[in-house]
Amino acid sequence: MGYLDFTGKYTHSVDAKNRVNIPARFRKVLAEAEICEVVISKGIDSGHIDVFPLPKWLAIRDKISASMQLVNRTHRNFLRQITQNATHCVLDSQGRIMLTPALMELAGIKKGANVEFIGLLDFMEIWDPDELKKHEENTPLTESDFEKLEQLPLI
Amino acid sequence: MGYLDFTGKYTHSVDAKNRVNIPARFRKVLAEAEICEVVISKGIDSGHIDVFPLPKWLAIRDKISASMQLVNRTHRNFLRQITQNATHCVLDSQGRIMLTPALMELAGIKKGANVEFIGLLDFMEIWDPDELKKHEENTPLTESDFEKLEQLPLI
DNA sequence: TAGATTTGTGGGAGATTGTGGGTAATACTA
DNA sequence: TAGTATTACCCACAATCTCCCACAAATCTA
Repeated sequence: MGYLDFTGKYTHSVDAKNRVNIPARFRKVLAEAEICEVVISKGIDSGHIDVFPLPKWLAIRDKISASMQLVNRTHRNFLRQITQNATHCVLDSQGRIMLTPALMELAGIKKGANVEFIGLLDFMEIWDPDELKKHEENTPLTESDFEKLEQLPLI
Repeated sequence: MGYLDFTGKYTHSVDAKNRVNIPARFRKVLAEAEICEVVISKGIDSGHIDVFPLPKWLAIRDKISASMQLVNRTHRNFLRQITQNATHCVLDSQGRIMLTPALMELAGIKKGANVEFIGLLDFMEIWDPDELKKHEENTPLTESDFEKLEQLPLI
């Protein structure tokens, strides 16, 4: 799965049936990895939907279920929050996926409106354009953020 | 059993005979794993019923009986809570299961009313909608919860 | 620049799903 | 044992969803 490489930002529209076309560039990446199924779920930041290629989702799922203890209430609540909005989607013959009303509501995405696809290397995000702008304005990376990031072996 | 992957939230109704349809998505997951029997039992949080696919239930049962110490009163109480309301259910030809009056009473689920199915990876929960809302409002994930979760190797 | 191919979007028909109810078999009760 | 209640197993049907086809706009290629 290390070869997935989603990059860039693309504008698409959600149709009357809650379908969105995955950008062709991203579809090619999926096709090369022979992936035709993704899992969409609530993004951690509000205002967007995460789109995980199936192998990435399975990796996340395995990590979660390995470390969850279901007698722990916090764990249970966390698990519910992750899973209840997660949905498996198989790309249709046009390369589209169907969003759920619940996720659209959570992300502020409206039927017939535009959305922004962002590639994040091995997964994607779908944003409502206004929410994305707002998010970028409200949470710029500060100097101290960079100092914290410096502690990770990043670039 | 690692391949079970119940995700999403679906609204269904309990009919006059205490039957609920298992959401089609979940039925497909069960069918692919060739499972047609589940065990329903009292959920740990109040207001819901747990639905374990048979293999998951057997795994839970084995874990419990291996580690329970019956001289320990907490263990005995926990065991009783799990077992006394646990019921084996075989899906009918429409993919429905029948809830027991006792479990419905415990979960606040009423005949003819709606329920919410939540997928939690390898099992499901059935909630009374009001109880679920109440639970979510009363026990939101806090910043300190996330800090604790951050220490787990999750995502 | 012109043709060919790919891409984005829309809509319609058939299959699936959720739900209700009826009947026969079984279990329970007095 | 007879009557009653409960359960299991069908069938039915409307609403919904999924899949497939179609076409226009955009992009690529020669």
